[in-house]
Amino acid sequence: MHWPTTAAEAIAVQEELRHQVDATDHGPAPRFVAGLDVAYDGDRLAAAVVVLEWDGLNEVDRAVVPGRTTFPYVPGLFAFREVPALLAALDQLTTPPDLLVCDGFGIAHPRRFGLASHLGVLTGIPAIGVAKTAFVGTLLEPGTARGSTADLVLDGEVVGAAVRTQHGVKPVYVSVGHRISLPTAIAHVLHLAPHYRLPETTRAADHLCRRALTAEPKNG
DNA sequence: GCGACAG
DNA sequence: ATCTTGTCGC
Repeated sequence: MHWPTTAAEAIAVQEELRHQVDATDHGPAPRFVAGLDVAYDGDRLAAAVVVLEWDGLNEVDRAVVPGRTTFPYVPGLFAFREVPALLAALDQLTTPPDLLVCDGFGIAHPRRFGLASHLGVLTGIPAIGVAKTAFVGTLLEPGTARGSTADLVLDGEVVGAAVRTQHGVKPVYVSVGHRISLPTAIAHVLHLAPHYRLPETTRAADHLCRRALTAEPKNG
């Protein structure tokens, strides 16, 4: 299938691929966990993937690829802006991750196919979506303690959870991307966020793509 | 109809 | 996403 260039084509792709999403667990806890993020400067972008070891959260691999924007930011079609560059970055890795932690949503999406689901289905790797703000659905406020959660409901269906990763901080919004269950996704996010609001995977990828972008030549 | 709307 | 200083708190 060729990469869509219009909103109508992109929506058609989502409608076709959404049925491949698997919201059940596969295997034990992952050993290598990847954080993925993209930074922008006008038309330029840098996509980064950082791989951390589950035990200790130490970095074992990283990749950054420069690129250019090929799709505008449209709520609901966010994946079409970031997926090509992120797949290219994943290809550069020496250590293949067995879990992807993405910036954005998985099935907490108007068509149940956000960025994390898209990357998960295209790679076959279990994927989780971790967003910093809500996009769709209604939710209740989780308790103030670390580990507290509240359902994120869309059309009467639980599509994710607001998760308090640290005492008193704003919650993050976790949803299933692919090949994982929501309870497991929540547990994984809490494991990956022992000190800060955001998972270490997200923080590492964010720092990397941001630094790579400002380090690149003005015309790269 | 109007506003809100992952990054 | 990005534009952006100082400031409060551990």
